[in-house]
Amino acid sequence: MTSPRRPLLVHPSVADLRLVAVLNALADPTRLTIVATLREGGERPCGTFPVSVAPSTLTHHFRVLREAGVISQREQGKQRWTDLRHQDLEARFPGVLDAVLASAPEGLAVSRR
Amino acid sequence: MTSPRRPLLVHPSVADLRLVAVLNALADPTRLTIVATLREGGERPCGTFPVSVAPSTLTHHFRVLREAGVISQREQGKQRWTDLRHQDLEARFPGVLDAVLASAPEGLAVSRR
DNA sequence: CGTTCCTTTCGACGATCGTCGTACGATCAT
DNA sequence: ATGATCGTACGACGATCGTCGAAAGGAACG
Repeated sequence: MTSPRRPLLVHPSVADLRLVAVLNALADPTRLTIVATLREGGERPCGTFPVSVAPSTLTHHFRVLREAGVISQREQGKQRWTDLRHQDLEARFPGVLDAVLASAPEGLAVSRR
Repeated sequence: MTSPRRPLLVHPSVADLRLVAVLNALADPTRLTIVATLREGGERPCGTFPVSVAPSTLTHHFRVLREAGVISQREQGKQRWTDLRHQDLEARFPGVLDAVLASAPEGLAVSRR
């Protein structure tokens, strides 16, 4: 039997994506910054996002985004790589992500709330 | 001096619209139903929306939408007419509202949470 | 006038949210 | 093995949210 040492990262399938959950995931400055950063630079480790919150808070935001189907995460060695599920979102909610990110202000990054 | 009998309905100007506030306003089944109904049928009185919540709850949702700049409201006689600020939203966040509403499920209306 | 209709305001309630510090785990380098 | 690094899990905290009922205020109409 396979017994994973680390908790498996569960991602919702495309059919299970819910619009309200996606909108809710995007309706936060920190999470919107994460998504905008991914849109520009592509996949990257968790610790490299230009946000100013505690690590545990960052983990919380990643979970919200992941369970909404906005991002995907994979383990590699010491770090966890995060990517945007752009294609899946586009298939389910065409144009939503692009429209939102096109309107996202640049200065979100270091926003302190 | 002008002393209005009823509280004036304050609507944010186009320049003051904030993306996060709009997304947050749309990230609720009841409010999304309100917006989708307005998109289809145009301006209508408060009491005519196909949602199943208490009147006071409905008032709360209208305030969230209004303060986010998603809807506008005007008094006329006994009732308050609500409309979508589609043009303003399009000017500030092009494509966002249309993309979201295009992906909004039809069955939202009577959703009971 | 009084009544009815439409909507709001005002608490109140449980639930969820965003935040953090601490502790833990897993990996890699020394 | 020891230590450093990266990220999570677990509470905990105040704040906000969505909901409701009760009460009240205008407006229209008898």
